[in-house]
Amino acid sequence: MFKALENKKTLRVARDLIGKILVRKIGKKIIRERITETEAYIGPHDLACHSSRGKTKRNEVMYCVAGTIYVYFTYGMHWMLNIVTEEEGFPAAVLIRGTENFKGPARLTKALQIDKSLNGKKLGKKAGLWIENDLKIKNFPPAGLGRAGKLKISRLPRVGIPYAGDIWKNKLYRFVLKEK
DNA sequence: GCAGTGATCATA
DNA sequence: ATGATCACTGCC
Repeated sequence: MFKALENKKTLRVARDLIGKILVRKIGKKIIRERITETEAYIGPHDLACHSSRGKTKRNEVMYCVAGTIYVYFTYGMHWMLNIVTEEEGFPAAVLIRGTENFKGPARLTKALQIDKSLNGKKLGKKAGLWIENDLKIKNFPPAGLGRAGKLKISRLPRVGIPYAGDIWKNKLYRFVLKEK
């Protein structure tokens, strides 16, 4: 089912993840990072999405239930962190591109020690990776970032997909928390 | 601007 | 089996 409504779900998730807290537990250490940048990759006809050429060993996790962690390796050295979205069987995910302290998807995964061992697991305490709401954080959002619960978010084209064709490379599927 | 770096995928 | 590619980063 490739309905526009379903596409909206991934876009909604990508947008809603902005400002949320990505939590990583490594042993006894817990790292909390506010998500500042995401991108949506939606379905079999999105030419920028790994699923645009069908299911493969690498992208099979994208077809899992929403909340599954999709981590893949690229450029011989970098891990990319994604959260699977949509109904089971529909390949889509949100790439976490950056947080307040770690800008760039590969820097983020390096800092949080995210690699293939998380691929296919579900977000949660058990995986050592989960999302928390910002509500428990005081003084948020900071001055200039909008009212509580209403962040200023930019929508931009996605990064690093020149091969995706005019239609898909220009989609505003990238969400960035506006800085003051 | 472009080199590094190696798994993955398409082609055969 | 082989070659091109790659949702990037860091250094020139």
